[in-house]
Amino acid sequence: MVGIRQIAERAEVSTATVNRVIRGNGPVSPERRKRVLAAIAELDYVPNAAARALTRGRSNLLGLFVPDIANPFYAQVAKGLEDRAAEDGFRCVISSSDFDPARELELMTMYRDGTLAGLAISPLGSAADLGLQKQGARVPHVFIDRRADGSAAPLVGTSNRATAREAVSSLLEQGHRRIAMISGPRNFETAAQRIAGYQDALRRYGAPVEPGLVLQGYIGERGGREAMEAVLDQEPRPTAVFSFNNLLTIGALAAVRARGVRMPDELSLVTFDDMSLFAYVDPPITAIAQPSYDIGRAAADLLVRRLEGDERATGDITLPARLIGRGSTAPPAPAGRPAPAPPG
Amino acid sequence: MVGIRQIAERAEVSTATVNRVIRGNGPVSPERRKRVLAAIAELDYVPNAAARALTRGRSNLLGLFVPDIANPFYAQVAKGLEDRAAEDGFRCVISSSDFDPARELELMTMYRDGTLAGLAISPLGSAADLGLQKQGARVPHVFIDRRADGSAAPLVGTSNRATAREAVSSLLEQGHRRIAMISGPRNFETAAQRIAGYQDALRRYGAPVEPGLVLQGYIGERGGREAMEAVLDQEPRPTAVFSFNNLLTIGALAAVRARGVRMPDELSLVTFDDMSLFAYVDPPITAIAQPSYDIGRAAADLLVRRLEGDERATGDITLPARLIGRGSTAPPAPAGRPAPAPPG
DNA sequence: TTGTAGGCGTTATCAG
DNA sequence: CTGATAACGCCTACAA
Repeated sequence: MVGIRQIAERAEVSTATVNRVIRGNGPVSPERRKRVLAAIAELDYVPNAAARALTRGRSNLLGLFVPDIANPFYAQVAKGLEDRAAEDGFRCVISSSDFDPARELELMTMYRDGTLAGLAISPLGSAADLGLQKQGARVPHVFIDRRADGSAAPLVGTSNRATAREAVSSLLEQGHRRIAMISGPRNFETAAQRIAGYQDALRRYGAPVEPGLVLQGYIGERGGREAMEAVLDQEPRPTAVFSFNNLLTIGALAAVRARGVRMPDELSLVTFDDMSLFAYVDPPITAIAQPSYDIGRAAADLLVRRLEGDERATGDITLPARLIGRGSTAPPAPAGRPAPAPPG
Repeated sequence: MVGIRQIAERAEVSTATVNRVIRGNGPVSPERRKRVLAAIAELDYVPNAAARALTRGRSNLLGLFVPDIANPFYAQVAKGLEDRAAEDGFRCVISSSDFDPARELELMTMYRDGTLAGLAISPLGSAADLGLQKQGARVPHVFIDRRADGSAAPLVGTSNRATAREAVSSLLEQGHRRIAMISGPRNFETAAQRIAGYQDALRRYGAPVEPGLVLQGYIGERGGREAMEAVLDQEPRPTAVFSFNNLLTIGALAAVRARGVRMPDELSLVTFDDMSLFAYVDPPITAIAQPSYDIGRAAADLLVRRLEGDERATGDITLPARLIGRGSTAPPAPAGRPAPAPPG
């Protein structure tokens, strides 16, 4: 292995000088710098990351822990995170728990053993489980999308309630009255917020707010399928559905197909989270696109600034989402009268 | 920071003893072990990863470098990799280059500086660019899906040629004669193999093998869209298309929609790589599913075995893919005569 | 079965 | 501007 000493030897300088040219900080005479650079190139030297992390007290790796790496939402978050992190010399790595809390717990040891200098996480478990309590916090962390119970670290996410309200309002304006929601797990902060937005809209338009209209879907395609089956079994059947996220929607689509329900004639559908394929589904799915890239950037920004000593890098950040209208939403079949305008 | 010395102090033993109980190797009296364990629990001690990597000479991190983290193919590969790696105490991290060779190059420093103990990579660039030449190899690596030019490291992939042949044969058997292919970049080994399989099938059934029928799509939705537009402009227009991968297919779908071409009546489509949403597209897309989870497992197996000194962990591994028939393929419109049976 | 001590490669301090 | 040198936290001979 070629180390800093070999470089020093070959360039006929001390290791301190080699280090100065590598880090680009201290003063080095042009001539010596040249010799060092030459030696580095000739020997193809790369500083050892472990040794560096040990002396510096931290690595240069930022982690992104997500529940589902296949969700394109996180792919964009990752890209934003990487772009911003690179500006300050940090690298990013992603790990997925695949919705398995035990696996997520395992991943947390990378957080606790110093492998990571900072962590952006969309948590499954609680802060206590994950070792994210204030005292135990080894490295700075920020939450993406939802916060772990019991933590005070910053959250970067989107305007869940307002956007859910907007999406459901658009359904109401098209004349729907009986609107179901396929929700995510109740303990997800985002689920609570999206349910609140859904209810806001219903109330505003005087539509029924029945607990039975909110179905809980365990995150995953299967959960979405089961929830949609339950919706289709309801009497009277809702004419529209608002879905918690893209994964549940894929499952919901399976149920719709299996039952031979025609969209949007018999059922309208709006979902949180967009996917490029949604535009090509039959019918194209109306969806809410989150600013995922910017969420990633904002998270990295918070992390990097904290790592560089900026104590102010601490507040929550909420970025706006937008509704993309497509073919899966239309007025209900027996052309209902348009809904009354909202009061006020 | 609480280190091994604090534990030793509190448990009233030496650091060597602490180390023995942590690693679980050397002999330690039950009573002392108990004291050490208690101290570790009380102080919430986690060994520092950097220090450990430094003394042991390598980290316990395996990397997966992919061109596109949003592709569900890699999500499954990652899962397989993690499962197998965990069996031997290695963690996995993923990084994406987003099809940017410069970014990929950047990532390679994690490989060269020892951050990673092993690397599974689906390369964009050549072995020389990436620093994967035999001499320079700091860390064992395996290729996923395709090999970088100029490397001899093992490749874990699928039977590209045979499966492409099978997919195109199924088209020919339905009566198609003029079949286009939307290919990936020519310098991708996988593209060459899939083109070969496509040509195998055409020749076998005596269908036209014209260079103009193979369109090159720069990887990405846009490339797929442009390639499909070129296909649709051809005179006479092909009645079927074989697409290199899921990403290109999404773009191709956009072109089909934009032109108002009806599938499968006017055009049949088969693609390499499956996605769960393909089942809900209009029409559902016939696709080739790779054994992605197993590819990930096999890659990790190779890496882990090499890291543990098994010199035999070295050959290429080819896992079979399977064709999933869906609605995007059907006999050509003016019901052509069935193709002649293959000779022999 | 236990402890001491030296070293892993880099960084940073502190004289010169 | 330059060069010794002492950490960083853990691991592992080797000695007891």
